[in-house]
Amino acid sequence: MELHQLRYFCAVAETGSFSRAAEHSHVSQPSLSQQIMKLEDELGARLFDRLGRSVRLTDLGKTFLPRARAVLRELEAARGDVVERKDSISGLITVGVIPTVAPYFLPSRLTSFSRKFPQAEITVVEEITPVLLERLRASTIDVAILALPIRGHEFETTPLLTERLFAALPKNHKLAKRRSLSLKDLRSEPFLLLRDGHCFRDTAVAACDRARLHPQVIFESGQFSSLLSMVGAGMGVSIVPEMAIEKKSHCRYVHISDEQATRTIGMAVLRGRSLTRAHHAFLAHLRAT
Amino acid sequence: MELHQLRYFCAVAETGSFSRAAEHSHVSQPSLSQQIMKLEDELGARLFDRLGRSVRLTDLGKTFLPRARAVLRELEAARGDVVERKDSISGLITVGVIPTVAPYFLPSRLTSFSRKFPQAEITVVEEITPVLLERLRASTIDVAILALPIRGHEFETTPLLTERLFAALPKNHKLAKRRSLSLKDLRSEPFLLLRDGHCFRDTAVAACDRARLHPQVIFESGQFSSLLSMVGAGMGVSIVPEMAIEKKSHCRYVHISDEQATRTIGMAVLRGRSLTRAHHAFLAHLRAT
DNA sequence: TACGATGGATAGGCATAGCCTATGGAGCTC
DNA sequence: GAGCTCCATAGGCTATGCCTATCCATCGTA
Repeated sequence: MELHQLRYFCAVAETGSFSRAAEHSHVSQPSLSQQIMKLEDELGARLFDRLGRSVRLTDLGKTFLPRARAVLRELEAARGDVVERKDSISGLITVGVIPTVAPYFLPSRLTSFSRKFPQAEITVVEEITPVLLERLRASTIDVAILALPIRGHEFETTPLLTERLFAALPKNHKLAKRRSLSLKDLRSEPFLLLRDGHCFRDTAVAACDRARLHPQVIFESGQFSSLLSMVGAGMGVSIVPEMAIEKKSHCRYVHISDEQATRTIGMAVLRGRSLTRAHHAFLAHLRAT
Repeated sequence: MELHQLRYFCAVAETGSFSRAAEHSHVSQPSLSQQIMKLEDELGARLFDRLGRSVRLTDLGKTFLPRARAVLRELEAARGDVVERKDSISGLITVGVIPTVAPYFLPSRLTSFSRKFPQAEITVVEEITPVLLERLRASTIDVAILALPIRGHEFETTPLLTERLFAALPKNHKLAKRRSLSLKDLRSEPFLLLRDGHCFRDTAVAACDRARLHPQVIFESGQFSSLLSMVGAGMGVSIVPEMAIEKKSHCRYVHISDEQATRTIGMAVLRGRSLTRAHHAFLAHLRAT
């Protein structure tokens, strides 16, 4: 049983004639006859009565007609569904983001994207980098926003922005008035850093390593705002990326002038995954803003 | 878009692998790959992500999967419907019958058939012969029960029974005690006959013609029972087939011994029409009883 | 790091199947 | 009965789906 046989069958049922059905189907009449006969053979029953002049559905043909039409209708629905979806900017986009970026970077971009493409629905997942990478592999998120670089050639990454790092100091700290400082200047300070697992902790520690500084960590937290409150209370100093600076806190922020004291935010997708137009639109939107 | 492509697609979606899907579908892996690619080309979109080791549905593939399954499900429903119906003694049988046969011949046969094949539904249409023939041509009835012979080689006829003709006489008629009579004996009698259009009128008149008798018709009706009541009342004589004899009436029935004074009941179907098993069962039942 | 195993893509050959034209035969019309 | 219509049959062609062999990338393992 093949689709063209069903089409021919419906055409004959509609036109009441093999010849007209053939014309209608853009095939020769013998070809159509042959396919109808083949269909009848396979079903083991006649679908049409050939009555000299005219052709008429048998009782069995009458019951088969709506079923054949149902098959073809489903087929067209399937095709239509695909061609409609593949070109529309719609559907679900699941984006993963690390906690040290999420609150600062995403909100404005999400709202502008949703305004632009109201058909697209976005879900955000906040996780640390290794979790995001695992979820990219499993395709439970479509794109991850995190700090570059990352390990693993199965991902395709695009840098979005590079930001400077700042020292967060208590208001009355001796270095608080400086325009910039070097990490070495913080040698004797107690440090407040993010908890292990957060990649920005590694970024900060790596920067200290390069400055041959081995910070004495007296407090750890999962979010910058906790660190900054403690810094404001005079407990010690911290290192934050530019986007984490809170104007209204009791801290002072001084640019760290060390070479490579930066953080690069980028996005990553699983290499080889095919993305919908909505996905591409979202990636383009991130690149542009 | 072809059915085997949809089957392959579903197989890959279910097994998560081209190779296993190919094995499962009893084709080689390259053949299956080729057909999937062809399907994707036609739809203009990827249905699977080939991620080195594993294969996974794209978002679009996920939406396409239930649609593809729906097509195949409809197809199997269509096939199942046909194979189920073609072999079962069920469905609607519409039988046409002439009025001078209907009440005498059909009832017992219909009940016995229905008892034998309760799945089959029978509708009876009572019409005069030319109407029945026209309805056979139009396939609004499946089989006709009528008096043979009929004109027209587009019908296939089968005789069922031949019955004798009887003269219906008033109880006190001078011929009423005879074992048999000849039509010529009725030369001077007033006749009561069926209305024009009823084929038995033609049968009776033809018999009279052969006996060189030109009956004076004083009453016409559409049914035998009316005629017989009038005969019982002494208005005249009539000719009836054996099956129309009413024991309880005030008539006497005397066998007409003329050559060819008979009526043959038979059935007719449209030549070339394909009949269901239910139809064949009904025809066989009529032949057998 | 190198190797074999696994899994999908590619290449090329083959056979089937669907299509074509030409023709036959039955039924209807004039 | 001649011509027309319409479906079936016959025979040849080509496309397409299938095959085997092979390639290439990835993954697990020594």
